[in-house]
Parts: sequence; structure tokens; C-alpha cells
Amino acid sequence: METPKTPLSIDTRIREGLSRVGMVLRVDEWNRAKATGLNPTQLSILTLLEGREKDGLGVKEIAAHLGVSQPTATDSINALERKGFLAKRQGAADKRAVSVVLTADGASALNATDTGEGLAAQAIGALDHGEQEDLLVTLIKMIRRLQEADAIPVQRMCVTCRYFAPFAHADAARPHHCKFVDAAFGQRELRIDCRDHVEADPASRAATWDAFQTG
Amino acid sequence: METPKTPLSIDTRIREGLSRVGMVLRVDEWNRAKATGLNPTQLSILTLLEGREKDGLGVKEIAAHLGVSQPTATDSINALERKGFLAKRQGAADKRAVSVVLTADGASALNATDTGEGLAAQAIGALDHGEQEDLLVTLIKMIRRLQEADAIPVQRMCVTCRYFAPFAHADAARPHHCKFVDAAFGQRELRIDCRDHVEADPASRAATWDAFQTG
DNA sequence: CGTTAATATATAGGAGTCCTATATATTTTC
DNA sequence: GAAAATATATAGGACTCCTATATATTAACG
Repeated sequence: METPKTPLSIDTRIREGLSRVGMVLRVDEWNRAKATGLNPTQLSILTLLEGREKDGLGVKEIAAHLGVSQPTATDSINALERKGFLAKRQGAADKRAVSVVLTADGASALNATDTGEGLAAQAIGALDHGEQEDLLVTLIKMIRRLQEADAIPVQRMCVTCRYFAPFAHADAARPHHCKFVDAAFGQRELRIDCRDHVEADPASRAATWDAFQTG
Repeated sequence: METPKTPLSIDTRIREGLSRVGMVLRVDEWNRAKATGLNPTQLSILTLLEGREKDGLGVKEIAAHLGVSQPTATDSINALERKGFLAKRQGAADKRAVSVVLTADGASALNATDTGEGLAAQAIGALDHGEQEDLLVTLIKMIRRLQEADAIPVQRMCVTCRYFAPFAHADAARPHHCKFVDAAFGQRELRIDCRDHVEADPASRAATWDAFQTG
């Protein structure tokens, strides 16, 4: 009957929980990816490039999004280039730079991986609607904090978008408004990575966040 | 002005959010591990073995906890054995089996990695107390579901422990009771991986969960 | 009781991730 | 225009991670 060591803080236990769930996400990704001969890292890169077909992304940006070093990103990009799933174009203005874009093959490989079912979806499905919504909002809050702290690159979330008008409507089910598509939407529809995102300037971003939080 | 493709379900967006946060967890782990010459996978294994010094764990079990194949687990275990951070003992009853245990060196390497600060801790710190608590409970709910579905191995959580008496006290701050240490504790103290965990039988596990949920 | 099936782990082989350190080519800066 | 900063690539090495298969034991069953 040992007494437990230093009692763990709630931070630590949340991290433990996130890491368990994260493990399952990774397993799902292996299953998704296997069919197309990809692995989770490669799948992440293709996903990242989807919806950025205009400008592509630089090697450094990809590394930052993946949370790996730049040479590692080069490695994985090369692996995908060999497979013909993406292409490197020389940067227009800056000749040092490179612009990585999805090829047609890459896009179809991505579509071939059915994103539908998986263990993670099952776990999320075990939550009721309110919990799902709260979880989404909590994650958004965490991600935003990391973004504000420059710990991760800019995410294309509604809450930092210039087109986002939080709580613009009285309708409790669809309180928010997207000025880009000019439509109302609900908390449950909040995006983590919207292809139409345009970052708002810091001042209005802060104001938007404030309005979003105080609901 | 492209119209967005098929609108993503909330499942998908929660997965996106979890994966962003998971990326940060991984970066934190690299930073933690680097000092001791480890990598995140190795760190996970050592963490897993901590608090199981009596019986150790089998290769297969370690693989299941990590969500990797058995040969991969063998690889990583061998790497750690080379470094002297763990040892393999032959199984007592079953001579095929192996029991992997932490060595003293392994334990101190683990302690050397300061678990304190990191990006994830910062992101979690951005949440208020209520949100942290809700997040912890939500994660527990998800993990339990995965466990019940045999998608992940048994986790040593309070909610599946025979010593756990949910909402046994009137005190709102410390409603739960742990019959092992015979003490009251709060939602915020719920464990994800308790070394004193003993799995309850299915029937009482279900009853406990029910009591916990309807709290 | 002995053959067959199941289990726990290890090996083999190979692609790819991931790191640090450093080289190369271009901007940028003063 | 030289020095500092930036974007990417290379080199070298440890390790992760897979599938397929081999080995040793234990369990199952006719």
C-alpha cells in the first residue's frame, strides 16, 4: 500500500488523457493511410496542402504546421514528390523559396482515404451534443492561445478570421455569421481549418475574441 | 469565391482540433526527452512502466498501449535496453513471455525530464477551472468508451476502479471517495493512470459509471 | 497423449521519420 | 558592397514502423 507520489496536477492528467486519445487518432490515420501507401505524416502534409492550391506552402511552413524540424519536412516532402502526390514549384518573388502544391494524384489519394469511420469518431460519438460542442470550443480556445503565443503557426479558424461575426444573431442555434459566405451558423459549425480564412488584424481579432467569449 | 466542399461534421472538426493539440504535446515531449537522449516513444514506454514495477509489462501489452505493432514495440524496447533504462525478465509462469521493467537508471532518467512547463501546459492553463474540469471528464468519457469497445487496453482510471465510489459525499468540492486510500476527492483529481488501480468487475463497473454520469 | 492450433516474442528486410550540424543560394540590412 | 539573416538542401545516424515469417511454448482436443 504505497502512498501515491506527488499528486499529479490537473494539467498533467489532461495531458495524459489527450495523449491517450491522440494515440487513437494516430492509429486511425494509419488505417486511413495504408490503402494508399501513405503514412500518417504524409497524410497530414497532403491534408495541409488541400485547400491551399493557389499559393501552396513553403517547406518551413509545413515543418511548423507539423511540429518537426525543417530537414524532416524536406524528407517527407521528397518522399511524397517521389510518389507524385505533390510538386515543388520555385518561389515567384523569392528564388530561395519553394512552393509545395498538391498534384491531381495527391488530391485523389487524399479523397480515396475514407475519413468517415474510425475509433476517434466512435469516441467522439460517445459524447452528447452539448459535450461535443463544449469540447470543440475548448479546443479552439487552446489552439488560439498557442497561436497567440507564437507556439504554432496561424490556424485558419473562424475565431481569428476577418469574416467572422460572433453572436450576430438572436437565434441561439445559429448565433454566428460568416461574412464571406454571408450565412448564419452555429457553435457546432465553427471551423478549425477553413480554406476561405483571412486573418483579421490584431485589434479586431482581439475584439472578435472578446465578443465570442462573452457570448 | 469557391463554395466550401461538403461541410465537415463536428466529428471531423474535433479531430482536427485534437490533432493540433496533439502535435503540441509531441513537441513538448521532444523537448522533455532530448536532455536524456530519449525520444517521445521511448519516453512513453518508460512512463508506462513507471508504477508497474511489481509485475512489469509484456511486449504485447506495451505495443497495445502505444498503439503500434508488436515488432515495433520490440524495437523500441531493445533500444531502451541498450541504454540500460529497462530490463527484460523471463516470465515466471509462461516461458514464452517476457516481463519488461524499469531499471534504476530508467527511473532517474524519467525523473530528470521535468514534466512541468511546456506548450501544452500553457494551453491548458488558458482554460478556466470549470473548463479544465469539463475537459478532463470529457476525455475520461472518451477513453472509457474506447476501452469498453476493446479499442485500447485497460486504462487505470478511477472510473473503472473497484475502489472508486462516485458521489459518495455531499461536499460538492470533493464528492468522490477512494476506498483504497480512504479519502474524499474532487472531479479535478480524477486519475487517468493510477498505480493503485484495480479493475472492477463488469457489473459494478457499469453501476459505477452510471452513478458517476448521473452524478 | 500426442498432434494441431494458438500465443508470445524475435528476426529479417525495407521505407521513412526525425534529429543535429552544416552547406548553398538568395535576400536584406546597414 | 560586406555582413547578417533567411529558405532550403545535404550528410550522417539512430530509430520508428510496417509486413511477413521463424521460433519456442502453452493450450486444446480428439
